[in-house]
Amino acid sequence: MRGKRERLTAAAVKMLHEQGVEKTTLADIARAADVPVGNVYYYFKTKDDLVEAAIGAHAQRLQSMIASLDELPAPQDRLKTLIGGWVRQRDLAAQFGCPTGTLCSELDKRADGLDRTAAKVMRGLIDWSEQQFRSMGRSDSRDLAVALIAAYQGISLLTNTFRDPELMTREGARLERWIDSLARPSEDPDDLR
Amino acid sequence: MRGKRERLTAAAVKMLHEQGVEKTTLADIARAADVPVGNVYYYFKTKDDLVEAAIGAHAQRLQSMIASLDELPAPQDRLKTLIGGWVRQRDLAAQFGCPTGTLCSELDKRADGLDRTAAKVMRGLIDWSEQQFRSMGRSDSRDLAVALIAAYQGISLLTNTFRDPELMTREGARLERWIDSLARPSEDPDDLR
DNA sequence: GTCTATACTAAGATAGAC
DNA sequence: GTCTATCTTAGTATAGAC
Repeated sequence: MRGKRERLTAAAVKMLHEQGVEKTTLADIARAADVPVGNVYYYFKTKDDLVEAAIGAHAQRLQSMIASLDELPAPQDRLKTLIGGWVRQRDLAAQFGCPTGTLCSELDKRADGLDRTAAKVMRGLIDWSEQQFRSMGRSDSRDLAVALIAAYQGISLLTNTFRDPELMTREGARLERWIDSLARPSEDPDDLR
Repeated sequence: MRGKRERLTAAAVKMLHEQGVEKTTLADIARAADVPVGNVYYYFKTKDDLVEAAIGAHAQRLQSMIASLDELPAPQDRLKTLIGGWVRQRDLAAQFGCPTGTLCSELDKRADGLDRTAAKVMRGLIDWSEQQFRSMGRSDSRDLAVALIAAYQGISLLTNTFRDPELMTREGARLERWIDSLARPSEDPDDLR
């Protein structure tokens, strides 16, 4: 059994994704981590400190996913594998949305600096995508990266709103075709270039 | 000066967009509407009732925007004008995100029926877009409509996350080029082009 | 270092005066 | 029909026992 601090952080990641930051109480997190409520304050000075730790843990998880994608030799395969991962997670997206997106959306409504912390995670994803498009020889790599992540964030929101995982599947297929069309230019009229 | 009920509803639409549902208190709304706090309960039985009225008012505003788009003869112009509207509103999106999207995202975290009410508004937008693509003779009109609204929701989230209106401008231009690339001789018998 | 009991605060909701 | 004062609850945070 891991240390309580780790258990609390992991429980926070899960609960914040499922219920959102505002609706999740310290009691919810403590229960999920099997730690007494009042005890939370021994490990984290405030709720925001715990939220920050949760964002950090989520960022690390994303980092290691990105690292495994970097093992693939071709940038277009890295991007398509990323999209494949989104599709595999479609049921979770239908239930709770994209973890990164819901965090950014919710934390933006706050004055403190937590929103910037969440934004950094999102920026990391865009920066990595931009590198892949650049490796593919695209001079408009930034716009393409923004468009790709926007497409994912948008379809996550719709998949969640309508509780329909199929939306993610279909959009994922469309995005993979798009990546292909960027790698090997075709006459596909749906080409988003 | 309009009735207090209308003032409260209008203030709620504004505050819910700017602060989100959870962070907005009845006191916030009452202050914005210049109505005493306790008095709110004369007009709305609960906070949720007021939120529901706000969603309805927002839906009506969208409806009238859609109605004015329908005045345009060509479906691709209707879609491009819709996109132009999104770009014009870019500063608001950078500050607070898309009103419909943030509502759907936040209300989804709740068990009650308010999330379905917000989802209906989103569905209305997709349905209307689907009609436009169908009028353009596309058999894959549903997928295209979902992709368009997802692109908008996603770029709204990123524009808001990075507080950068320019992101909306660039993605809007890309989407307009995309609409142009989809244009086909229409199979709509009512289309007199 | 761990946990219980409790203080404090903010916000939703109600009772009742005018 | 309008508004003030107040009740209640829930959730963050702290003090202090063990």
